[in-house]
Amino acid sequence: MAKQPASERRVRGSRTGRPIMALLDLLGRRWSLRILWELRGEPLTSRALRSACDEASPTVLQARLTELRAAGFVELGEGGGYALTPHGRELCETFMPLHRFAERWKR
Amino acid sequence: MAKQPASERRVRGSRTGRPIMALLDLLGRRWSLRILWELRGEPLTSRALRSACDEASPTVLQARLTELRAAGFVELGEGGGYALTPHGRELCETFMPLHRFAERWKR
DNA sequence: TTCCGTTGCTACAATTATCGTAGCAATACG
DNA sequence: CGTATTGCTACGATAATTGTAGCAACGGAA
Repeated sequence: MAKQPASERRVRGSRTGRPIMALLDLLGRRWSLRILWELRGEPLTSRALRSACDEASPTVLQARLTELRAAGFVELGEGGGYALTPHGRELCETFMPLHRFAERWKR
Repeated sequence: MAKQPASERRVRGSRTGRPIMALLDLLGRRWSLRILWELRGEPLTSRALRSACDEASPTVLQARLTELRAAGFVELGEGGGYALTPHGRELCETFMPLHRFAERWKR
Protein backbone atom coordinates (compact mmCIF):
# COMPACT_ATOMS: atom_id res chain seq x y z
CA MET A 1 0.00 0.00 0.00
CA ALA A 2 1.21 3.46 -0.79
CA LYS A 3 2.88 5.10 2.15
CA GLN A 4 0.43 7.95 2.26
CA PRO A 5 -1.61 9.27 5.16
CA ALA A 6 -5.21 8.27 5.04
CA SER A 7 -6.19 11.86 5.48
CA GLU A 8 -4.56 12.84 2.21
CA ARG A 9 -5.62 9.78 0.35
CA ARG A 10 -8.17 10.32 -2.35
CA VAL A 11 -11.11 8.13 -1.54
CA ARG A 12 -12.31 6.08 -4.47
CA GLY A 13 -15.74 7.07 -5.63
CA SER A 14 -15.60 10.39 -3.89
CA ARG A 15 -14.66 12.33 -6.98
CA THR A 16 -18.24 13.48 -7.25
CA GLY A 17 -18.08 14.91 -3.76
CA ARG A 18 -21.09 12.91 -2.67
CA PRO A 19 -20.49 11.59 0.84
CA ILE A 20 -22.42 8.42 0.20
CA MET A 21 -19.87 7.43 -2.44
CA ALA A 22 -16.97 7.94 -0.08
CA LEU A 23 -18.80 5.92 2.54
CA LEU A 24 -19.66 3.08 0.15
CA ASP A 25 -16.05 3.00 -0.94
CA LEU A 26 -14.68 2.92 2.57
CA LEU A 27 -17.08 0.20 3.63
CA GLY A 28 -16.38 -1.67 0.39
CA ARG A 29 -12.80 -2.38 1.33
CA ARG A 30 -11.92 -5.74 2.73
CA TRP A 31 -12.65 -6.27 6.42
CA SER A 32 -14.15 -2.81 6.91
CA LEU A 33 -17.68 -4.03 7.48
CA ARG A 34 -16.41 -7.00 9.44
CA ILE A 35 -14.36 -4.85 11.79
CA LEU A 36 -17.31 -2.60 12.55
CA TRP A 37 -19.44 -5.67 13.06
CA GLU A 38 -17.02 -7.31 15.48
CA LEU A 39 -16.66 -4.09 17.47
CA ARG A 40 -20.41 -3.74 17.86
CA GLY A 41 -20.19 -5.16 21.37
CA GLU A 42 -17.34 -4.54 23.73
CA PRO A 43 -13.98 -3.04 22.76
CA LEU A 44 -11.38 -5.47 21.47
CA THR A 45 -7.61 -5.44 21.51
CA SER A 46 -5.88 -5.62 18.15
CA ARG A 47 -5.20 -9.29 18.64
CA ALA A 48 -8.68 -10.10 19.86
CA LEU A 49 -10.04 -8.28 16.85
CA ARG A 50 -7.75 -10.31 14.64
CA SER A 51 -9.06 -13.52 16.15
CA ALA A 52 -12.63 -12.34 15.70
CA CYS A 53 -11.87 -11.53 12.07
CA ASP A 54 -10.87 -15.06 11.22
CA GLU A 55 -7.15 -14.41 11.77
CA ALA A 56 -6.97 -11.92 8.95
CA SER A 57 -3.51 -10.57 8.31
CA PRO A 58 -2.54 -7.73 10.64
CA THR A 59 -1.36 -5.71 7.67
CA VAL A 60 -4.85 -5.15 6.31
CA LEU A 61 -6.44 -4.88 9.70
CA GLN A 62 -4.09 -2.08 10.66
CA ALA A 63 -4.73 -0.35 7.36
CA ARG A 64 -8.49 -0.60 7.83
CA LEU A 65 -8.27 0.51 11.45
CA THR A 66 -6.26 3.54 10.43
CA GLU A 67 -8.83 4.45 7.81
CA LEU A 68 -11.75 3.84 10.13
CA ARG A 69 -10.06 5.94 12.78
CA ALA A 70 -9.44 8.74 10.29
CA ALA A 71 -13.09 8.55 9.34
CA GLY A 72 -14.04 8.90 12.98
CA PHE A 73 -15.75 5.54 13.34
CA VAL A 74 -13.22 3.77 15.51
CA GLU A 75 -10.95 4.93 18.29
CA LEU A 76 -8.11 3.48 20.27
CA GLY A 77 -8.74 3.65 24.01
CA GLU A 78 -6.09 4.94 26.35
CA GLY A 79 -5.65 1.64 28.09
CA GLY A 80 -5.51 -0.15 24.75
CA GLY A 81 -8.26 -1.78 22.77
CA TYR A 82 -10.30 -0.59 19.84
CA ALA A 83 -13.85 0.65 20.24
CA LEU A 84 -16.53 2.32 18.19
CA THR A 85 -16.95 6.05 18.49
CA PRO A 86 -20.48 7.47 18.76
CA HIS A 87 -20.38 7.97 15.01
CA GLY A 88 -19.16 4.43 14.53
CA ARG A 89 -21.86 3.05 16.76
CA GLU A 90 -24.46 4.97 14.82
CA LEU A 91 -23.09 3.63 11.56
CA CYS A 92 -22.98 0.10 12.91
CA GLU A 93 -26.60 0.25 13.98
CA THR A 94 -27.48 1.55 10.54
CA PHE A 95 -26.63 -1.70 8.88
CA MET A 96 -27.48 -3.89 11.83
CA PRO A 97 -30.69 -5.07 10.12
CA LEU A 98 -28.35 -6.93 7.77
CA HIS A 99 -28.16 -9.61 10.42
CA ARG A 100 -31.81 -10.49 10.19
CA PHE A 101 -31.72 -10.17 6.45
CA ALA A 102 -28.78 -12.55 6.23
CA GLU A 103 -30.62 -15.14 8.30
CA ARG A 104 -33.54 -15.04 5.90
CA TRP A 105 -31.24 -14.96 2.89
CA LYS A 106 -29.21 -18.06 3.67
CA ARG A 107 -30.11 -20.66 1.11
CA MET B 1 -9.73 -13.99 -10.98
CA ALA B 2 -9.73 -17.74 -10.70
CA LYS B 3 -11.75 -19.38 -13.39
CA GLN B 4 -14.13 -20.99 -10.98
CA PRO B 5 -17.90 -20.83 -10.81
CA ALA B 6 -19.20 -18.53 -8.14
CA SER B 7 -21.46 -21.26 -6.90
CA GLU B 8 -18.53 -23.50 -6.03
CA ARG B 9 -16.42 -20.72 -4.69
CA ARG B 10 -15.84 -20.72 -1.00
CA VAL B 11 -17.00 -17.41 0.27
CA ARG B 12 -14.45 -15.67 2.43
CA GLY B 13 -15.53 -15.36 6.00
CA SER B 14 -18.16 -18.02 5.69
CA ARG B 15 -16.09 -20.71 7.30
CA THR B 16 -18.12 -20.36 10.44
CA GLY B 17 -21.30 -21.00 8.53
CA ARG B 18 -22.84 -17.79 9.77
CA PRO B 19 -24.75 -16.13 6.93
CA ILE B 20 -23.94 -12.65 8.15
CA MET B 21 -20.27 -13.36 7.57
CA ALA B 22 -20.85 -14.47 4.01
CA LEU B 23 -22.96 -11.41 3.41
CA LEU B 24 -20.43 -9.02 4.92
CA ASP B 25 -17.77 -10.62 2.79
CA LEU B 26 -19.76 -10.37 -0.42
CA LEU B 27 -20.66 -6.76 0.25
CA GLY B 28 -17.07 -6.06 1.26
CA ARG B 29 -15.74 -6.69 -2.23
CA ARG B 30 -15.02 -3.74 -4.41
CA TRP B 31 -18.00 -2.16 -6.15
CA SER B 32 -20.53 -4.55 -4.61
CA LEU B 33 -22.22 -1.92 -2.47
CA ARG B 34 -21.90 0.65 -5.22
CA ILE B 35 -23.57 -1.61 -7.79
CA LEU B 36 -26.51 -2.28 -5.52
CA TRP B 37 -26.74 1.40 -4.79
CA GLU B 38 -26.75 2.43 -8.43
CA LEU B 39 -29.38 -0.15 -9.26
CA ARG B 40 -31.68 1.09 -6.52
CA GLY B 41 -33.73 3.01 -9.09
CA GLU B 42 -34.40 1.84 -12.60
CA PRO B 43 -32.55 -1.03 -14.31
CA LEU B 44 -29.30 -0.15 -16.02
CA THR B 45 -27.47 -1.65 -18.96
CA SER B 46 -23.97 -2.89 -18.33
CA ARG B 47 -22.53 0.24 -19.88
CA ALA B 48 -24.87 2.58 -18.08
CA LEU B 49 -23.93 0.84 -14.86
CA ARG B 50 -20.29 1.28 -15.70
CA SER B 51 -20.82 4.99 -16.22
CA ALA B 52 -22.71 5.23 -12.95
CA CYS B 53 -19.87 3.43 -11.20
CA ASP B 54 -17.29 6.02 -12.18
CA GLU B 55 -16.14 4.08 -15.24
CA ALA B 56 -14.89 1.18 -13.22
CA SER B 57 -13.23 -1.53 -15.24
CA PRO B 58 -15.70 -3.94 -16.86
CA THR B 59 -13.67 -6.86 -15.57
CA VAL B 60 -14.54 -6.27 -11.94
CA LEU B 61 -18.04 -5.15 -12.68
CA GLN B 62 -18.75 -8.39 -14.52
CA ALA B 63 -17.21 -10.38 -11.70
CA ARG B 64 -19.34 -8.58 -9.11
CA LEU B 65 -22.46 -8.87 -11.23
CA THR B 66 -21.90 -12.59 -11.58
CA GLU B 67 -21.52 -12.95 -7.84
CA LEU B 68 -24.50 -10.76 -7.08
CA ARG B 69 -26.56 -12.73 -9.56
CA ALA B 70 -25.46 -16.00 -7.99
CA ALA B 71 -26.44 -14.59 -4.62
CA GLY B 72 -29.87 -13.76 -6.00
CA PHE B 73 -29.63 -10.01 -5.55
CA VAL B 74 -29.34 -8.97 -9.18
CA GLU B 75 -30.82 -10.32 -12.38
CA LEU B 76 -30.34 -9.70 -16.07
CA GLY B 77 -33.60 -8.82 -17.80
CA GLU B 78 -34.61 -10.54 -21.01
CA GLY B 79 -34.42 -7.38 -23.03
CA GLY B 80 -31.06 -6.56 -21.47
CA GLY B 81 -30.24 -4.41 -18.50
CA TYR B 82 -29.48 -5.29 -14.91
CA ALA B 83 -32.04 -4.92 -12.16
CA LEU B 84 -32.46 -5.79 -8.51
CA THR B 85 -34.39 -8.90 -7.63
CA PRO B 86 -36.91 -8.72 -4.79
CA HIS B 87 -34.18 -10.00 -2.49
CA GLY B 88 -31.79 -7.42 -3.87
CA ARG B 89 -34.29 -4.64 -3.39
CA GLU B 90 -34.85 -5.75 0.17
CA LEU B 91 -31.12 -5.77 0.80
CA CYS B 92 -30.70 -2.39 -0.81
CA GLU B 93 -33.37 -0.86 1.37
CA THR B 94 -31.68 -2.39 4.38
CA PHE B 95 -28.68 -0.15 4.07
CA MET B 96 -30.51 2.76 2.50
CA PRO B 97 -30.32 4.73 5.76
CA LEU B 98 -26.62 4.97 4.99
CA HIS B 99 -27.49 7.83 2.69
CA ARG B 100 -28.80 10.03 5.46
CA PHE B 101 -25.99 8.95 7.71
CA ALA B 102 -23.41 9.86 5.08
CA GLU B 103 -24.87 13.34 4.73
CA ARG B 104 -24.53 13.89 8.44
CA TRP B 105 -21.12 12.31 8.52
CA LYS B 106 -19.45 14.47 5.87
CA ARG B 107 -17.01 16.73 7.59
C1' DT C 1 -28.20 -7.90 -47.96
C1' DT C 2 -24.96 -4.45 -45.76
C1' DC C 3 -23.86 -1.04 -42.51
C1' DC C 4 -24.29 0.94 -37.85
C1' DG C 5 -24.92 0.97 -33.15
C1' DT C 6 -25.91 -1.31 -29.13
C1' DT C 7 -25.93 -5.19 -25.98
C1' DG C 8 -23.31 -8.41 -22.50
C1' DC C 9 -18.95 -9.97 -21.91
C1' DT C 10 -13.82 -11.29 -22.29
C1' DA C 11 -8.32 -11.09 -22.96
C1' DC C 12 -4.34 -9.47 -21.36
C1' DA C 13 -0.66 -7.06 -19.16
C1' DA C 14 0.22 -3.64 -15.49
C1' DT C 15 -0.68 -2.06 -11.14
C1' DT C 16 -2.58 -2.54 -6.25
C1' DA C 17 -4.30 -4.79 -2.52
C1' DT C 18 -4.16 -8.50 0.46
C1' DC C 19 -2.04 -12.51 2.70
C1' DG C 20 1.04 -14.97 5.89
C1' DT C 21 4.83 -15.06 8.70
C1' DA C 22 7.85 -13.04 11.48
C1' DG C 23 9.26 -9.74 14.41
C1' DC C 24 9.98 -4.88 16.72
C1' DA C 25 9.46 -1.18 20.48
C1' DA C 26 6.84 0.04 24.40
C1' DT C 27 4.55 -1.08 28.56
C1' DA C 28 3.30 -3.60 32.76
C1' DC C 29 3.86 -7.08 36.26
C1' DG C 30 6.47 -10.16 39.13
C1' DC D 1 16.13 -9.09 35.53
C1' DG D 2 12.54 -12.22 32.71
C1' DT D 3 7.93 -12.64 30.75
C1' DA D 4 3.86 -11.50 28.74
C1' DT D 5 1.04 -8.32 26.94
C1' DT D 6 -0.03 -4.15 23.87
C1' DG D 7 -0.18 -1.69 18.99
C1' DC D 8 2.12 -1.96 14.94
C1' DT D 9 5.44 -2.89 10.89
C1' DA D 10 8.65 -5.45 7.17
C1' DC D 11 8.60 -8.12 3.42
C1' DG D 12 8.10 -11.67 -0.13
C1' DA D 13 4.29 -14.28 -2.17
C1' DT D 14 -0.27 -14.43 -3.90
C1' DA D 15 -4.64 -12.74 -5.31
C1' DA D 16 -7.63 -8.91 -6.76
C1' DT D 17 -8.33 -4.79 -9.47
C1' DT D 18 -7.33 -1.62 -13.22
C1' DG D 19 -7.23 0.11 -17.99
C1' DT D 20 -7.47 -0.67 -22.71
C1' DA D 21 -8.95 -3.05 -26.37
C1' DG D 22 -11.85 -5.87 -28.58
C1' DC D 23 -15.19 -9.97 -29.60
C1' DA D 24 -19.84 -12.22 -30.92
C1' DA D 25 -24.73 -11.53 -30.99
C1' DC D 26 -28.71 -8.91 -31.79
C1' DG D 27 -31.65 -5.04 -33.82
C1' DG D 28 -32.93 -1.41 -36.83
C1' DA D 29 -32.28 1.35 -40.83
C1' DA D 30 -30.77 1.90 -45.60
